[in-house]
Amino acid sequence: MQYTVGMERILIADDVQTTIEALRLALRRDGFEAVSVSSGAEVLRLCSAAAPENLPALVLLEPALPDKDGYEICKEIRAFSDLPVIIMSARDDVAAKVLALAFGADDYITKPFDTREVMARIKAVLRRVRVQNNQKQNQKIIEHDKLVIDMNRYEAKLNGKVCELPPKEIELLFHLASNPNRVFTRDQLLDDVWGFEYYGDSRTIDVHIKRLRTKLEGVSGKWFLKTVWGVGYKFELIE
Amino acid sequence: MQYTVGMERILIADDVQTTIEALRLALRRDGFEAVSVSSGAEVLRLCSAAAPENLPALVLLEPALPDKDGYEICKEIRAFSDLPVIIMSARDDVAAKVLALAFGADDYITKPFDTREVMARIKAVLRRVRVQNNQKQNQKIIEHDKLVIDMNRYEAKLNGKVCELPPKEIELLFHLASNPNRVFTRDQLLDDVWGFEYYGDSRTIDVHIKRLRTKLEGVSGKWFLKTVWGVGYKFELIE
DNA sequence: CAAAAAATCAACACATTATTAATATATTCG
DNA sequence: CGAATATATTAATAATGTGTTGATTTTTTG
Repeated sequence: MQYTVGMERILIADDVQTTIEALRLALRRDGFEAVSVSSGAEVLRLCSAAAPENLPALVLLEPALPDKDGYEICKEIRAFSDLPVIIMSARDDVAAKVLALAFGADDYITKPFDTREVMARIKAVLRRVRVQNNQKQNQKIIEHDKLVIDMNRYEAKLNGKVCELPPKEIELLFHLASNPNRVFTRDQLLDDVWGFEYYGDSRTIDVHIKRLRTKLEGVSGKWFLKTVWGVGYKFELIE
Repeated sequence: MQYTVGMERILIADDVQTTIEALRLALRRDGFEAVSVSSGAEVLRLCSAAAPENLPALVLLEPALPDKDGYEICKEIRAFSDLPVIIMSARDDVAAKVLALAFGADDYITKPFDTREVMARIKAVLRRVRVQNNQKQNQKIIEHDKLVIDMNRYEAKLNGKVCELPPKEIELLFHLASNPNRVFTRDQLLDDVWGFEYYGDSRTIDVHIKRLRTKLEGVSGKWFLKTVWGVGYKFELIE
């Protein structure tokens, strides 16, 4: 997947000009290119595989477009691609949200929104998609020095000895260890490990990190869970 | 045509270009390589043992191809290999499904489809096949410590003593024991043991696990049925 | 076709894990 | 050095998944 060389293109589908402008501004500030349309037909045209080099990286979709139901559009896009779609609607009920996800949307935002939140969601969705693609051929076993994590078994070994870890802790460790030296913010970890539907406290991460450290401490060796002050955590490898 | 090393190759046999493109995109997203053909003759050529290094891992087959009946193709493939085949047809009746399975297909999907469902089915079939291959050369008898399972006789022995187990329970135990230490989710077990046509409650698994535990308890020794909290079950071997 | 066995479903009790909250400790920067 | 801010730690609570039982439906067998 290599369409996006320079800027990432975000497709805004809305029929209210002020909304489009607000989003366009926020997007530009964060280094995205904004493209806007106001009908469902145009959305489908721009998302079709016909012109892959112009394909947007993500679609912001208002479901109440004049010509076509937004959920249908989402479903149709899903029929031929996994292009990330975020539904942004004025409806703030659970049913609408469930519907959106059922139709294959990647996230759901209610209007009116804070553009900063929208940007955060966009970045989260894009990163999640990238991570999924990155998980090279569904690599389920990773190894660093004396640590072996086998996600087929949901099992971590230190020096060949199994250490009991609850699922969430293993998933967190696996995620960090899959991308060694890369820092993840708490919000990223919540998104990546807990999932975007989850809206919990980011202190949760601290607690899980602490437990991992306790269980893995002393045996570390060539790696450790490092706190990057003011940012987040990373799985650091020592040369 | 250029092939990539490492990726699993999926052969798409369809004569509608948009369908092919939709699948190709979804496949690439999930780390598969897509190869497409639009005639039955080509399917057979690419699946023949002539060029084993280019053999696809799985075939997605539209049965209404211009030159040849898809069910016939499936049968012919079965004549010389166990290559997984998924039939994807617009017909949504039971008869068509039964026919597909009778001709040796591994799964049946009706068009129009959600590509994510297709991907899920592909992965399920591939996993099932891998698991079967793991049971080296259709190993029908496996042995762990004092437990012997003989699927020719549908019989399990503990310490040489036959213990009566109903078919489903034996199948479940056999499946788990064939892949020791590997975690299976309830959905995977439903897919692998009950079959993809089954849409039942995943609590069913719990009940069967419980029965197995009751019948096998105390005699265990070097293995046991382990619950992996929030994930599923595994047949765990103790060193 | 009836009886028996098995498979499935549904309900509730139970256990473990996940999360929150509160407090203590550490780090940064003026 | 000290105030402000961020993280570590611990304990308590909430959430969630599983174990277990028995009733009901389905399938098999005689």
